[in-house]
Amino acid sequence: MKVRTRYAPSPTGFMHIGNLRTAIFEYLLARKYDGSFILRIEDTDQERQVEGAIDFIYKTLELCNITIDEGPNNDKGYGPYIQSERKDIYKKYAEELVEKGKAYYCFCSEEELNAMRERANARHKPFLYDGRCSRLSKEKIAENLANGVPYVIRQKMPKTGVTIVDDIIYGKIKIDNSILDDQILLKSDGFPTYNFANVIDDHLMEITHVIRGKEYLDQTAKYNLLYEAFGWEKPIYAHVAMVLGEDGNKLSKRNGDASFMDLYNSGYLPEAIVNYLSLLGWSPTNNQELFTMDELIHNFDEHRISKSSSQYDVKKLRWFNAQYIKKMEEDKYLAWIKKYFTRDVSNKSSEWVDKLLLIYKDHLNYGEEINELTANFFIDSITLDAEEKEFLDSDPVTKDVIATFRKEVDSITDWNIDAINNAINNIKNTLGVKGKLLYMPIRIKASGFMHGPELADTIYLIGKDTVLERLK
RNA sequence: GGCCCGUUGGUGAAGUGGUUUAACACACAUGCCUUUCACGCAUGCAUUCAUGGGUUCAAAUCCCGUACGGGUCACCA
Repeated sequence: MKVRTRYAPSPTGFMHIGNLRTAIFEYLLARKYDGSFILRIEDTDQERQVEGAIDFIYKTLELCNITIDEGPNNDKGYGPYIQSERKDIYKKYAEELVEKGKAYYCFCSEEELNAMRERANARHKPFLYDGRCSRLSKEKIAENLANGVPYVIRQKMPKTGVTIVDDIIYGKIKIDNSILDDQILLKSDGFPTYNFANVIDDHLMEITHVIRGKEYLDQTAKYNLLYEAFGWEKPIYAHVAMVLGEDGNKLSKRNGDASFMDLYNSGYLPEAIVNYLSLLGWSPTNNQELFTMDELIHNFDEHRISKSSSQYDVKKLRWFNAQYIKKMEEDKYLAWIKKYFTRDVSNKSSEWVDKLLLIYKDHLNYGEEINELTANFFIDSITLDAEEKEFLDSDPVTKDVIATFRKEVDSITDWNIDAINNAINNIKNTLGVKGKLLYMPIRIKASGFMHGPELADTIYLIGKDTVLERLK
């Protein structure tokens, strides 16, 4: 049997990294077994539509190098892949269940339901629909239908016994049938509920493996009962624990937690993000951490997904990102970093700009960081912070170093990196100063930073005139 | 509140009864290297696996209780 997995987001125009991770796992599983990865859009909530959200999902997956075998843009015979376009299908199956006696029409109004809910709350009991409409006479149902009374279709749940949910990560979970609500399958607007649409679509699209958030684990009992009511084969389930934000709380847009697009826009490489995310809640059998997509596909093992939730850590992501930046070819790097580089370079040569960007290649954690790192190349007067001043005051010889270096620089006629290195060496000889005491004063006064790339490179790019000015 | 799930260092985690004096990575600290920083390299960082009992010659690994954390109980997905 061919493996088929699906990623089924709601089109909200926002994808946090937990969602993305689920997509990654689904994708890896499909590729590992040489199966198909399907995109399905779950837009049954008509009140939550966002313009352009589907394009956004495509764009995100494309950036991540996750290729979609089937979806709204490439129907392979299982379509439509957008749930709002499948309305008739759900209705048909819901009615089929009614005929089989596994579901029933419910005409209860929102007010009646709310009243029941309040009564349940007052007794501190979880609310369960009492099934009164399942006892309506055939005649009454026909009459209501004929009169156009709004209705929903509810699934008839067993009141006793247990339902076993089999999950490849959590094992067998027992759920008491008595806590199962007669859930709504078809809403009064004719749209299916999420749970119902999921079951119908997963079956019709021949999905073999369902990877989804752990928050759906309890619901799966209802799914199983639905599959059994239809006499269909259940898919294999893998519920994955949540990804928590840096503060240990649930990820949310409101919390300002990073979404894929936020990260991408601040200069994190999709390869690095995918690599990092794949290791959140999953681990390979060896110690490897840097994975190409192909390696991920071959090493991925759905049985090694963790049961407990994991916390997002931007520091580790940064490390991954820095590794990928270091590995980039220079041309590719330059083209990439220029998208994030916003300094005004209209009066600089392109050679100068490239050189500047290149000396920071091995120092960069993420794209936008280039602007802070290079800040002092673009301002006239630098201001020193307390630590820098303290260093300059720590030894009287720093003054001599600066003055001597200034003289050396002044006498350079051919401005190049070798000449600058010579100038530095000359001080070592004339003043007998070396190490930190030699380099630091020059670096601080000339660049305004205590850390940075090679000193001679830095001096070279700042330019003779500016250096002379700053060394005064 | 009922039900379900989880708990190894600051973080990601390996580990499924003995070869574990608990891997590896990020972060952090220190040292070396580079005449600076970073890179790189080296060393350190859980005497202990939430906790209390039990099983066993032997437990992070099996069982039970407790605590804590999370999830779920919608005509939302």
